[in-house]
Amino acid sequence: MRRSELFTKTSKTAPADEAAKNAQLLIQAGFVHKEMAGVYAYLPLGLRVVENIKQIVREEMNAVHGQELIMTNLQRPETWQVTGRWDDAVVDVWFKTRLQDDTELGLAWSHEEPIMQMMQQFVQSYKDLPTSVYQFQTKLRNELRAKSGIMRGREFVMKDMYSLHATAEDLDAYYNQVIEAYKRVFERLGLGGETYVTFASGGAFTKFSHEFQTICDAGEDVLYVHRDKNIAVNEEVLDEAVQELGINKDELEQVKSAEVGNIFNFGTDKSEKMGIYFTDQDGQQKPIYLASYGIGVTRLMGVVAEKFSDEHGLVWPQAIAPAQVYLARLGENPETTQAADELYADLTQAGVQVLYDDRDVRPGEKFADADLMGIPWRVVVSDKTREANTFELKARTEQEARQVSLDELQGTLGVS
RNA sequence: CGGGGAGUAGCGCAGUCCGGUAGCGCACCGCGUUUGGGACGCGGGGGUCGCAGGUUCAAAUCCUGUCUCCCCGACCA
Repeated sequence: MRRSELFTKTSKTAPADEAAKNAQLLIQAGFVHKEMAGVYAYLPLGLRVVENIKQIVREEMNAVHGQELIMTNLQRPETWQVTGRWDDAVVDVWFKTRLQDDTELGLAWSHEEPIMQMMQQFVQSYKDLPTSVYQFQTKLRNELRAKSGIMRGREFVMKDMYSLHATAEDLDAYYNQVIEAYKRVFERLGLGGETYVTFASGGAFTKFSHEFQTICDAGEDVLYVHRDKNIAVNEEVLDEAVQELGINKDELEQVKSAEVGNIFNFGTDKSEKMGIYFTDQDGQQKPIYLASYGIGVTRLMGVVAEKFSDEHGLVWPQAIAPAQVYLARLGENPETTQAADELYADLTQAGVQVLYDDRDVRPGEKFADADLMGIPWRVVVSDKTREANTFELKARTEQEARQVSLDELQGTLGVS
């Protein structure tokens, strides 16, 4: 992408109405636009990050045989009434609306009931189980208070997966597979070392549900971690869990964290409440075991922005960066321009995402933008580099740039 | 929903206490000089001061109501 064609602009100043670092940086760098409290639009660069995160999640969900679909944002009250969750006193984050004929509708804050109801059409026999479906959906939640930038919004993108099983044992086995898949997701996002599977409060049919919490000062949960034993306990269930695990409270370190993933074992609760059964091998009608698995996609983007930024701006891990290379052309010399154009074409051709700063602005502004946007590599093409037949290469995480040949440049960027 | 803070040009702010008809920086437009860490000069455009009432000869400024945003708390299947 050529910078001269990118409609977004960077700003020298952070927005006054944001205190959260993730929102300040993302707005300053032109990744997101704030529409209202807790509601953000994703602009071209921000959208690329979202899509990159989604792709990693998608690959890992596919690897555990999840099948992608998209449910609807408009939902029927009847679907939720059977489990009692249409009631505002039970679920307090509902947005509700009406059709022109006055029919009441709900706006999707979750999809457990709709998924179960839809799956009833396809699952009647033990032969149809197990099965697992997932989606990336915009969830709408009427939160009392939005906060922390994109980390806690009223509208956000979530990956939610649902697995259906004939037996508790089968569910447990799959549940554990998904835990491993989730670990791979966070590993690939560069959050592996800071993300813990934690013990937290859960539904009526599990002792504990599992939360995935990333240590992050901007988070809103409090965690007690034992780094050596790789144990983390949510404050909510500390006393209970400490007893259960047989560990000493004093060994645990208190940290703030953000919940980036959450999995629940519903057992047969939903199935029984909704009256959805399958016929087992023995000809008997039996309830379906259900588990759900969420990952907050846009929240993850916020967590990454918070954790990896520095005083110059964002610092994206390569796996999700909106571009791999920020190509800064210095000066307007036709020969230099041609050299930069050629490098841009070559790298793009080789599959490298390049943000090419072809604007006629001073070097300092280009460097500042490259830093603010957090692009992993900065490559400079100038009169000097052209005459020396080199390119200047600098990693976002390094202080010093180095002069490299085209071969070295391509090698570093993984291009043959 | 309780407590606190704030709404003035696209963005960041001053002006409000003490009423007199709106200003600065960035961004934007034109011309010129610049070009390795957010350049400079000259010229220019843009705001009925969140909204609605009220007081007054006169309101960004005082009064009342209301909406929105931020922070803390409560809440977070």
